[in-house]
Amino acid sequence: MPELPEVETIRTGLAAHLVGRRFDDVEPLHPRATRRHVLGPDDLRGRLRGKQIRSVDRRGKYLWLTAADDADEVAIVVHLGMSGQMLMAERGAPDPTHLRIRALLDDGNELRFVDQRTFGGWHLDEFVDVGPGLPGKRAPRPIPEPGDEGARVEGAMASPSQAVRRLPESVAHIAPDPFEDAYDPDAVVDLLRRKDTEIKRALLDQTVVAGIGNIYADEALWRAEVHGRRRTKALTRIKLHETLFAAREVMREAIKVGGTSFDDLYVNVNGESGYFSRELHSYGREGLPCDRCGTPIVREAFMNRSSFFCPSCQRPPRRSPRR
DNA sequence: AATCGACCCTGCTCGC
DNA sequence: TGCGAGCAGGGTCGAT
Repeated sequence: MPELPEVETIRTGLAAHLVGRRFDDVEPLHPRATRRHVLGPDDLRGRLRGKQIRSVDRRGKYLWLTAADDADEVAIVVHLGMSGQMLMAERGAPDPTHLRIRALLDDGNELRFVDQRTFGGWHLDEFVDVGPGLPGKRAPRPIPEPGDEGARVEGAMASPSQAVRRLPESVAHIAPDPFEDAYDPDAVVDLLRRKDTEIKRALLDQTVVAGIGNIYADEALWRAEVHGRRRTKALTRIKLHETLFAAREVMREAIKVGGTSFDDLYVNVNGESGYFSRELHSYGREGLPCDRCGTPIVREAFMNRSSFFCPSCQRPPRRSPRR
């Protein structure tokens, strides 16, 4: 399941293969894969043809390629949904099932978007400048000066961590992820203390902190010894910091080993699996002993999916609504 | 206004 | 062997 560590693994692989390449052609093969591009698949194809890929970036689970020619620059925003893959292949290699978009590159290779469940897709987007901190605080647009290359706000910001970040417009509504300079755990803790919701819901809310999905939420909560149904405002500031720190650390470790693969739905750009599944402590371990205390891990329905936790290390709140 | 649950979508596994 | 139910789940949207 592509959460931040899986998307980062893919981003690294794509950057190595794609930066500097040009699109000979881009073929949308399934309408759902480009449904978020409102101008339609033909527009996407026409606008990308001939453009050069300048960089591959990410915030949370969103990935984008910056593609440009002399006249035009555009973000190709990619969301993998649940089962999306970005795969490199030699041109003419057999098409995989669920091939949704094929991009022909000028070095004779192909970039393929493969997606079994078609929750993901590509769309083109413009860039906006976003201020530091949580969404909603958009920086004023810099006045473009003739010959001003970078279009950055200089001097207005106190430190590099306060810098304006240039993001595709459709990505600007989500919060910084824990690996960005703009990530501010104090601000996230403040927000969590103001919110009236459960901690797991909040961790999954991409406008609070980006990149955490069901697997890494459960792992972070297990590490921090917090039950996911605890109310955020009832947790101490220290506990909230511990939980956020645990989330960052578990994702950092997962990135090191190429992410979490349960099956071939998540693989890197070369089709290889990640190895973090063998280091999971709670997710998917129903009935197995907790690695800390030996109590069997419990699975519980939550938001149309599952939560896994140790009922001993992670005490449920007193009146936890069960279903 | 913030919160919460339903829904989208496909393929695979499981139980009968 | 066939078949339907259940499940995987990130993001969006409507209801409250």
